[in-house]
Amino acid sequence: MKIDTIRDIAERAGVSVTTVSRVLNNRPDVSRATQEKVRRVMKESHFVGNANARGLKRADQEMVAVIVRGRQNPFLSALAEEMLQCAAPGKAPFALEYIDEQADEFHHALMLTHSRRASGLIFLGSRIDDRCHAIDGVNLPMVFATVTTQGTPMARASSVSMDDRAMACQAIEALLQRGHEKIAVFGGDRQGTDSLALRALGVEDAFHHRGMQLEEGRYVETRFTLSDAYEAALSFFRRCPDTDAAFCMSDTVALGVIRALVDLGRRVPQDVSVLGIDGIEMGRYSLPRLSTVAQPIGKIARESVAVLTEMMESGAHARHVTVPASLVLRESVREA
Amino acid sequence: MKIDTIRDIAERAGVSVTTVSRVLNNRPDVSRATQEKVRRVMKESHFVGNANARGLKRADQEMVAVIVRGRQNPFLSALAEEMLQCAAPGKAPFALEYIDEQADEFHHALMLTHSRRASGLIFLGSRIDDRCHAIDGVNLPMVFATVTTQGTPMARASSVSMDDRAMACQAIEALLQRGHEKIAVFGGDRQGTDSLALRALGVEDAFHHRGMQLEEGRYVETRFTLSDAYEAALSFFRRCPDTDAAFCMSDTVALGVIRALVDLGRRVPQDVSVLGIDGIEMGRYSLPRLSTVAQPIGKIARESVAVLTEMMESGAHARHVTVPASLVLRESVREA
DNA sequence: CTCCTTTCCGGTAACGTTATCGGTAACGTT
DNA sequence: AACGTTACCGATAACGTTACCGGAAAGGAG
Repeated sequence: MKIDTIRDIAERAGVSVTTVSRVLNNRPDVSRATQEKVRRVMKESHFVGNANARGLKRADQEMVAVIVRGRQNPFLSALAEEMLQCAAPGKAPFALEYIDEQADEFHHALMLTHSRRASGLIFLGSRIDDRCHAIDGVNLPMVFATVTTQGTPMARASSVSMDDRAMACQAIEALLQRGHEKIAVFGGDRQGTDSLALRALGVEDAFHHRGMQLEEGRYVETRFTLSDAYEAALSFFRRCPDTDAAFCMSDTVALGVIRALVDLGRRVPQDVSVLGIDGIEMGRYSLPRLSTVAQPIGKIARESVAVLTEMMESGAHARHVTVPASLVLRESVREA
Repeated sequence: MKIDTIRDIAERAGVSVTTVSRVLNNRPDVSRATQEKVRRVMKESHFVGNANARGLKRADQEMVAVIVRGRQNPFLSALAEEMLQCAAPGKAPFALEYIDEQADEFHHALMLTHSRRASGLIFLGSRIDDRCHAIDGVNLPMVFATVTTQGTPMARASSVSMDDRAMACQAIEALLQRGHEKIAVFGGDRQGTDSLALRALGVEDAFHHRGMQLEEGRYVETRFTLSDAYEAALSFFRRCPDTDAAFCMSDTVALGVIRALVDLGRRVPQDVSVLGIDGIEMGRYSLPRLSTVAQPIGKIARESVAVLTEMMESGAHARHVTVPASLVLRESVREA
């Protein structure tokens, strides 16, 4: 099946290809009459321009790619959507790309966006590891959201993030303040310098302030999925039944932990308090309603786009922005 | 900032552009030595080909687009991911595109995929309305998943779906069988011929079989979000407190309804049973665990890709496939 | 009437890649 | 020695679009 080109349209409308192109791009220098004629022919022929050809010719089309690390992560999905809202009407269109959290798709996705000649890149995901070092040699304005690149080999890229360390510290302090002492932490790999590692440091800060320390056995590593968190919590709480609070480095994990606790016959929050991070919508409707350290999704999105635009337009250097998070206490943490 | 082209690489490696292109596409007719030389230069220069130029030249690249209607829909997200898994290693790459459920983005997304010269399209979403009629004139192999196009103006497109009418009927029968009589239904617009309308018919079927009828006031229209479902349920159950069961046409809605019931002091399932549709992962970990009519995500994905492939390769006509769903009874529905 | 704008339109050369065709060298085969 | 075969490689023409330049026609100012 042959698809029409502007040449076909031009012929059918009795004008030149240039004119068709002009109409296609709503340029002013086409008379009312020709414009309507061309449009009519285009509509009749169900004409759709060739994005590849256009992209080849116009290098300045200002497309920015958003790579989301973690396919089923409601927090990142919500954030990604918020980013799309930031796309000003006449401005750069966004292309979304989801990659797996574990697999080595980052490099692949990066090459893809680069090969499409994107003029900017936003990365969403709390984890950065060696796989992300692939940005070397890709000279593109880049912003990492929800994780800082400060002090990493990737500092060439800007970043917009919370103060993860302070956030985690504040969270633990809230639990300590409510009389919890046997606190478990459900997080990820503590290696590296990403959000998860910083939060682990923040946890220690809080304990140190009180001259205490997180017991080693109470740090539980888990992937950030419901099923993994559930299983991890099940086996942990069987092992350490005296634990009376859990701080989870993601709301999804927190929800899995709550379910496991209930299955073990423990009540939340009467027996065990559970505190998450992210502020996903589900946390407002879960049983019990989830207490969490809410990240300001809108602000992160706007700030990321702003920083990227700045880099793209004025070639500015990388900046590292910190936005404030807020502790939201709901039902899953007991009263003081 | 200038980006290298194969011409630059060719010059630097002392070969012709043709040879570079050959290396880029792993063609056999390049000597070991030249191949390595070119590859080395490409690596050193951090060369990335121009996808636009390639796409322009090669019309046969077999790219298929997946349009998902509903941005924050965990069921559709899971289904979309499953689709990507179906992408055979050497076969067509998939491009994902999320559109809003309400807004008129469908036409826009369709044009986008068409302009990129996709060779096939999969649409994910239970709702089809006038906005989708835009497929007229777009002569592309298409498959609608989770909704049937049989008997609609869009029957040119294939579809893979459950038997929505039977599903809903089975769901209501399960509730009736457990002694529920005052059943509320939380669904969407009953107009049209999409999944939601079919499910509404299925509900009536079940009542008719018993010589009963769904009371008009007990059909609650709501958008399929947690917040809307919550609000709708809150006001409905205040109005009809004698209702003892709710059938929700999406798990997300069911979760919102449960939260509303608890806030009204009703216990689930002791006072009110709640039954959903979809089979999202959250339903396995919620409190109480959600009973649901589970759709076979893997099967839908595989079947959709298979039908599309068939249409693309052999130019086959549209087919309408029905896959079986299964009732999963968990905690949110009381025992018989 | 001339000259100068303004408005509108068309011809042509790119953009970066791949397909096609053709050519050269090296090696067997008779 | 002549020929066919194989393995490599290069020049060139597309692909569909837009940028650039130039030109015709119409109107306004002097």
